Amino acid sequence: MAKNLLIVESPAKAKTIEGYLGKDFTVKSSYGHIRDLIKSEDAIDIGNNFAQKYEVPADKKQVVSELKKLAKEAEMVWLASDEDREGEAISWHLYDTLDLKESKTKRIVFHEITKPAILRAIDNPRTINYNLVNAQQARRVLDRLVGFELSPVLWKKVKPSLSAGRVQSVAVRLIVEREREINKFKAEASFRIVALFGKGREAFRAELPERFAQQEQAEQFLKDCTEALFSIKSLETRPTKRSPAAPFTTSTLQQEASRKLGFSVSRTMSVAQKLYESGFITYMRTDSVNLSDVALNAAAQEISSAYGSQYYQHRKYKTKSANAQEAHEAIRPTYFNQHTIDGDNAEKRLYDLIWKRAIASQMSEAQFEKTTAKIDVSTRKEDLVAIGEVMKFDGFLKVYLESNDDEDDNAQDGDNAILPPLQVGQQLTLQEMTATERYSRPPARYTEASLVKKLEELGIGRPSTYAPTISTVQNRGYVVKEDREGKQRNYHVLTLKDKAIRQEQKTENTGAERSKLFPTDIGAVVNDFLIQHFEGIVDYHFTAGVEKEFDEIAQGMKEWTEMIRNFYQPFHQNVESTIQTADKARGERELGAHPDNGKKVSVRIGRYGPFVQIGENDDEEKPAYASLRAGQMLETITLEDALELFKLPKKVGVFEDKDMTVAIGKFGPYIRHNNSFYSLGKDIDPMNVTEQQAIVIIEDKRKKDAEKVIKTFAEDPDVKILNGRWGPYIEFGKLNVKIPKEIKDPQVLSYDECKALADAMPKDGKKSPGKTSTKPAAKATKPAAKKTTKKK
DNA sequence: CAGTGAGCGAGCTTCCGCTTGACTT
Repeated sequence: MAKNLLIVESPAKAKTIEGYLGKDFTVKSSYGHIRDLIKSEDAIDIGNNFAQKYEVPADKKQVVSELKKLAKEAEMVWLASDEDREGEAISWHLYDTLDLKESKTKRIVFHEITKPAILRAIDNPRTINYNLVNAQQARRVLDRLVGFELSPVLWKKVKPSLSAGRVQSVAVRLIVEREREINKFKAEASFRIVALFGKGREAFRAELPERFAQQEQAEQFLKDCTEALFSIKSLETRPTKRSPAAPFTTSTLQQEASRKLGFSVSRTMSVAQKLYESGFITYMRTDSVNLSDVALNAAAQEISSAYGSQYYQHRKYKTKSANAQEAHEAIRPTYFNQHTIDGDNAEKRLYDLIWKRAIASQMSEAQFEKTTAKIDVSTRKEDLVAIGEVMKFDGFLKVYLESNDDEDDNAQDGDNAILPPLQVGQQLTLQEMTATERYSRPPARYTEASLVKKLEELGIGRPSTYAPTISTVQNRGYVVKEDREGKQRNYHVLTLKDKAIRQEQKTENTGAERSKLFPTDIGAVVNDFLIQHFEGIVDYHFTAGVEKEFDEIAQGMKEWTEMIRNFYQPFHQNVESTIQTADKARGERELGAHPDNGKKVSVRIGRYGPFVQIGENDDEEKPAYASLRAGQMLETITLEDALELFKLPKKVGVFEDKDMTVAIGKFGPYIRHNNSFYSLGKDIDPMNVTEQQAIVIIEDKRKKDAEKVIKTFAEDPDVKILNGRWGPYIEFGKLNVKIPKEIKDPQVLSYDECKALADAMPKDGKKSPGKTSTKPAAKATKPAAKKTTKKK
């Protein structure tokens, strides 16, 4: 048995370090925190200086008992968790839980997994820093108190099972407020003037820096240009340069993988995790942009040998986020000389991104020569401007260019255009001039990645929680990630060519969104409730404020229980009084009176989601109800749209003795017939479907379904082999069974073989861990006879 | 992919941060 037991947080790290240390050391991992507050409400004893009750969760019991055994046998235990608040607390929990002795325990820290760094750490052990531990306890206790007192208020005042917390509630707030900014936004049109001069190779574009608010002004400008002379008024050439971005942190990796690879933040993290475990990259949950000396040398060498030493530039980056704890290096390839890796497509592409970004961060800047030509218009006082840019030296751009969030609506501005040789005084020939109507754009909706960026800027959340937080707000139903179709919008273009002005109207699609975060009604209602009653907690700067206090605790300048007491007293009082006095929040809004009968039309959130109600609850005649449709929100729906909802579902005719009704569901308009659903094509207006049209749609769908059938069985007409979107599958009654890849020709499968495959299917498809079982399970057993089992 | 929406009451839900797996698509 080894004399020394060294404990780190991550098993992959343990493996690497074990290789550095030889056989005197056993290196093990704690797999993160090994203890947490007990799950019940009495985890914190408020009256007793916020004393905490901890427990080892079930899934950590085995790790703890193994570590305990090894610790007992070892002569010395080295606690090597990360050097930050959480890491220090992990060391203390280990010390406490494993019953370690002070005389045979040492605490060490390092920021990079290199042999010299670790040997240096072992030569410089210290003891556990209890100030840092206290800061973590304050953080943990505060989050528990906020989360577990606020959430029950929501259960009472809004809806059961909701949640609120220091981090998630601000994330929701950002999205709700952004949506309102967008709703409030009024697009303003203006005209942009672009001129095209010269012919063929000599052709180049110039633009008027000013824009015209009125079409008449733009038209006047073109008129004035009809007979104008154009000449070069001035030429200015100056060098410009561009520098590379810092190597990746968790947040910048998520942003760039989202922009360049289209990954969700959780996808990025799981792919990165694989790369890390395979030893291809350093740790992926980090807020540091720092590279180790070993890494810097390796990068220098790789750049010089692959591109030449003129491409190398030593750079040191400083972190921008105030909240950074920098326990790790930046995310970088483990070996810079490994340009590509083995793995699946996603792993290869993400590695490529990481490699390029890290290499580029140590490369020289790109150099350009930017030429600005001002063009005199003889009939006007304004000048046109043409800009050309020529790259003189590519530098880091040889490998990597960071993209940005702004869509390039106004691209083709000619930033990278090349101007022909020009001289001051030179006369120019106008080929064409256009005045194009352009609209100002509302603020952009958040993507998962841009929300992470914003949270990081506000110092809210940590690298390990960005992805889970994004999932939480979606799982709670506060936020949805969706695509939305845009709307058609007209714009005008005036074109001056051959001394004549032509006017035309064009259309563009505007407001289309892909994978953007939208608030839901419940998200908006919860947000408004929290702002009304708990402004301090959902304030954007709340976290920054408490972080400052945590820092003071970490430096021994403040007592943690005192800080928590100062926070808790007013907070708890507020919770109590809110429970007493606040009204239930339902997001109710009156839309007006029904045009036919004057009844009140209102919207609010009900048990099954947002709905419209016509009439009052205590009216003699019962009110009429209708659910809102996808994309409609309580706070923006109009009276007209609300009344539309009552026109469907509508009977359109009879077919095979059964009614056909048309309605609009979550996936768009559909026809319902004999308990089956047939979606309506986009070109058919659901309000005006004829009986004939409906029958055609039903027969069409049946024909298409029949074409998908590969094989049927005499034994049971409900069993079929079908061609699906992802390949052949067996429809076994209500169950869809995927056919394993090994079976090349599904045609040869017998009924018994199909039955065997169906029986082998896992019974329940639930993936969430255990908890969500009781209610849905009980519900599912009863009506299972009908057609319930629908895959998600 | 229907229909529903009042109120009662039991028993449940919930936080943030540190780690992986064990799952399905």
